[in-house]
Amino acid sequence: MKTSADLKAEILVALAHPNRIRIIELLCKDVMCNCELAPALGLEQSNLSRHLKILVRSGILKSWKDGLRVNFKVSDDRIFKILDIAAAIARRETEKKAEALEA
Amino acid sequence: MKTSADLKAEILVALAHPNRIRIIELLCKDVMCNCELAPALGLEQSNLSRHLKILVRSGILKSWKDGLRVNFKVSDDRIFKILDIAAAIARRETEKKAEALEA
DNA sequence: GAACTATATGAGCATATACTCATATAGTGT
DNA sequence: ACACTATATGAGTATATGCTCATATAGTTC
Repeated sequence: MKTSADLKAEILVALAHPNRIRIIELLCKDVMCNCELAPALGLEQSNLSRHLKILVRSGILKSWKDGLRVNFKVSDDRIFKILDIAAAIARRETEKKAEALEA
Repeated sequence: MKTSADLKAEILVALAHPNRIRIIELLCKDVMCNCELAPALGLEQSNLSRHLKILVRSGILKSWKDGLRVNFKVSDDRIFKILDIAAAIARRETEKKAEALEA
């Protein structure tokens, strides 16, 4: 039986990778397919395909076929809120370390 | 050079583990030390100590010594917002899978 | 200083993750 | 059917992570 912490962790594990974050940030404006994302991110096709699968399986992205292509979009805008908060905490931490070096 | 996605990922990687999420949720009410958290979570002392170190290093928790003990608290309440959003997305995903089984 | 309590860390192991190369599958257009 | 494009996946490898046991360190109390 999965606990509530397990379920939250599954979402966060899916989010917690630099390339997957970059994918999500590219998708903030547009719906895009694998073949558009790959060159934009400089990722190998098979690698990107696996990252996208992780994001779809967790529910972070939605996907649908359009002919040969598979399109992706972010399923819930609150994902961006998570990224914003993570950025804020990271920024605070970076500043704290910079101060520690000066002192 | 760390990119913005790298920095966000570091925070999210630190957050993305069931035991670390349980630690944070226990700390939502109280300041607690290692020796109080260990029995509450059923974790081995050395294991818990390492999880706490990851959370402090990332900036998610603050810690300070009090005699023999080290106390911990969550450094930024927005961490709980991240967990709430993750829970909401997980819940939606669980419901979607339940519907798929019925149909 | 000796005994005790709380925390940290080294070492070793098992498992998970990210990546690449090669190949398979699926859909399109001729 | 054939060639072409887009995506998915098997296999192998390197690295990272989480856990445990044992031990070290730090601070307290007598």
